[in-house]
Amino acid sequence: MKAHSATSEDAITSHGIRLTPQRRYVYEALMEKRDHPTASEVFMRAKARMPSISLATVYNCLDALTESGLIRQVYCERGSSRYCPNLVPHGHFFCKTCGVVFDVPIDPAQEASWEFPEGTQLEHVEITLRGLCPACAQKQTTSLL
Amino acid sequence: MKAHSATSEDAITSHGIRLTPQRRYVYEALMEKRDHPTASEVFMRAKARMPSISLATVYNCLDALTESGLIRQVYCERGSSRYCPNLVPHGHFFCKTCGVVFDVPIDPAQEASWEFPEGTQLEHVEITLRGLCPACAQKQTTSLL
DNA sequence: TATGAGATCAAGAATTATTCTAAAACAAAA
DNA sequence: TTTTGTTTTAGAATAATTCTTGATCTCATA
Ligand SMILES: [Mn+2]
Ligand SMILES: [Mn+2]
Ligand SMILES: [Zn+2]
Ligand SMILES: [Zn+2]
Repeated sequence: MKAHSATSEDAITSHGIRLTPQRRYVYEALMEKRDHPTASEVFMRAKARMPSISLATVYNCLDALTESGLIRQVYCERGSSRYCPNLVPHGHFFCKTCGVVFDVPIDPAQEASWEFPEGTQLEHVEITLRGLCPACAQKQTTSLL
Repeated sequence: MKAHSATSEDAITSHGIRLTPQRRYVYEALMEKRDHPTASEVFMRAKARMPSISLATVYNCLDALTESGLIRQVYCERGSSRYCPNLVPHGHFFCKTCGVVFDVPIDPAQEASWEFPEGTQLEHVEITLRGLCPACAQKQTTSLL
């Protein structure tokens, strides 16, 4: 039985960083649910498969994967940052009540022309929507009765 | 000589929070340069005018002003959050090298229709552009020669 | 004007996510 | 196989923020 999918190995090596078991487990912890876990959530998932892995290593691996462009780091709020394995350009909805984060498709036309000073080098546009997720919006409406 | 502009007093009281000297100094510290200072930068500016003010109070005031909608809190990166007194809808450019933050006008059409699950309650769209500011882009190009 | 309730302030302790440090394990190159 | 550089690990250190608690202030009302 194979412990790792060939695709995650390929993904890592093809992004120019050395393949290590820890990086594989960390990457797979992100792929396995495709949500937006914090570093310590990733740590718990990876630990389930590799009990010896350390939190420091999870941070190192997340950094390496982010640097190499294989995953994205997302700052939705103060406190912990989150990680996203979805490489297709997209925005994030963040629920200010329960903290859930989910992907939001962005209209390609959205990548409009921005006006800023001559000489600025734009690398990346980040769109964050804030509000209440359906579950929290529901609860709030109900409690107002 | 008046210590405070009437407009900042009006702004605070009209936003439904109690006017206190500390809140006025904090608000004016933000208005005075219209950049995007961190809490401790605000603390230093406010302290210059009111030496007795404490950092905890600066945090309290920034919270109160943010809650009341008079200023905006901006998360551009891990580490300190920044504050912005510009209430006109706009995005932020963040230089990943020097950390400078500046306002970027957004096309009203940008406030497009977003697709997300039924029942979601959108409150606010946040747009962050990342890259190199003109000064840092210049330096980088030069050093590559 | 006196007084009581609640809001705000201040100092310092506590928290939390992250980053750093240094040593051991590992991997690839010579 | 030695050398060299990279990665992992545990634990210490850091930095921004939040919490706690008592003092102070403000406002409404007696
Ligand atoms: Mn995502
Ligand atoms: Mn701004
Ligand atoms: Zn929610
Ligand atoms: Zn810069």
